[in-house]
Amino acid sequence: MSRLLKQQQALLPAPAHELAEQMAEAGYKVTQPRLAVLRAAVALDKAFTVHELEQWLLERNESPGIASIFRTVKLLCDLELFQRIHGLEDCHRYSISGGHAHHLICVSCGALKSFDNCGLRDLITTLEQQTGYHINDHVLELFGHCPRCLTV
Amino acid sequence: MSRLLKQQQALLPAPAHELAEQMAEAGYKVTQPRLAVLRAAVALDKAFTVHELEQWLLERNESPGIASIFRTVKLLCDLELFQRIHGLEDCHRYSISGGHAHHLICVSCGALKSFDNCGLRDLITTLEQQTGYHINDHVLELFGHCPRCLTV
DNA sequence: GGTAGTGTTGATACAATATCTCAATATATG
DNA sequence: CATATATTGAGATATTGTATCAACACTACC
Ligand SMILES: [Zn+2]
Ligand SMILES: [Zn+2]
Ligand SMILES: [Zn+2]
Ligand SMILES: [Zn+2]
Repeated sequence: MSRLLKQQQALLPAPAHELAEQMAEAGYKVTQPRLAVLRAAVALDKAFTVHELEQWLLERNESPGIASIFRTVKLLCDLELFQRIHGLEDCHRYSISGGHAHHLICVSCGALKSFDNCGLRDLITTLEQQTGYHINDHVLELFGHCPRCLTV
Repeated sequence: MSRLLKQQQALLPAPAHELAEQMAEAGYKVTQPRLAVLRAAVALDKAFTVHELEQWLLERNESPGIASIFRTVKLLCDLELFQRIHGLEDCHRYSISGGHAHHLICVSCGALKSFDNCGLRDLITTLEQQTGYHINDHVLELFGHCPRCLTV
């Protein structure tokens, strides 16, 4: 990693720093376009679209090419550092949250809470017995309004 | 409705017939393009993409314009006769299932079982208390392998 | 039966999201 | 620093749709 990037990285808020480290550990280079995407994702602090990432970066004149933004988001999803969220209307949002997390998403402002324990084991067992299917994955996302949007 | 369409409709398998009736009750005309989409959806008997609908229809030389296929699928989703299914990778599948159904989908062949009772009420109540969010919608889809694909 | 009014269609243009190609560039390593 | 490799960015392409609009098809009324 170049000296420049080391300096920049030291200034990052902890989450982006950690994400960058995990990219490096996985054998990927921590480049400026990738760092920029991490910074944007951390700063947005919600369930974001690629377009929102791009806008955040454009406003700060540090936007990589759109292809690199998409590539970075995809890479981070593959590394399970980002997660793709299937929404009600658009199904093109992403969040910083690894592995098997579910989300509670404000449909008004995009604010997001993650949780792990979805308590679907009983349902899944019952359905497997009833249908003969083997279930090995699921999507669960909840939508509503966050406390702040409720008071406005 | 013309005599021709009445005759055709009488030959349809029951589900397409019922769907057509519900379209008519909602004030929409039961036209040949729309009937073709219904027939394709019933025949496919799984979670289908618009492309799969089009292929099925093209193979039988009765495909309406692609715009009409999309329009019909959208209309049927709005009428809650079809449902859009958010998949793991692609989120562009549809099924014949109204209202608040969830699905158990074979990732190998697309075979699909629907169910209503998702038993999320307790989880939702707990999360609302913990977070202050008001939850008013959710997406839940299960993925795995159907009995047939398990034996192959 | 003709005519006006409305809903529907299909071809095409357009849009949004995302991937592919490939020459140019940046990065990590020795 | 030199080298090998990974990555980037511009633009073409793909996929999944939606918007436009003239032509068409029912419907109701005359
Ligand atoms: Zn989706
Ligand atoms: Zn909110
Ligand atoms: Zn199967
Ligand atoms: Zn449910």
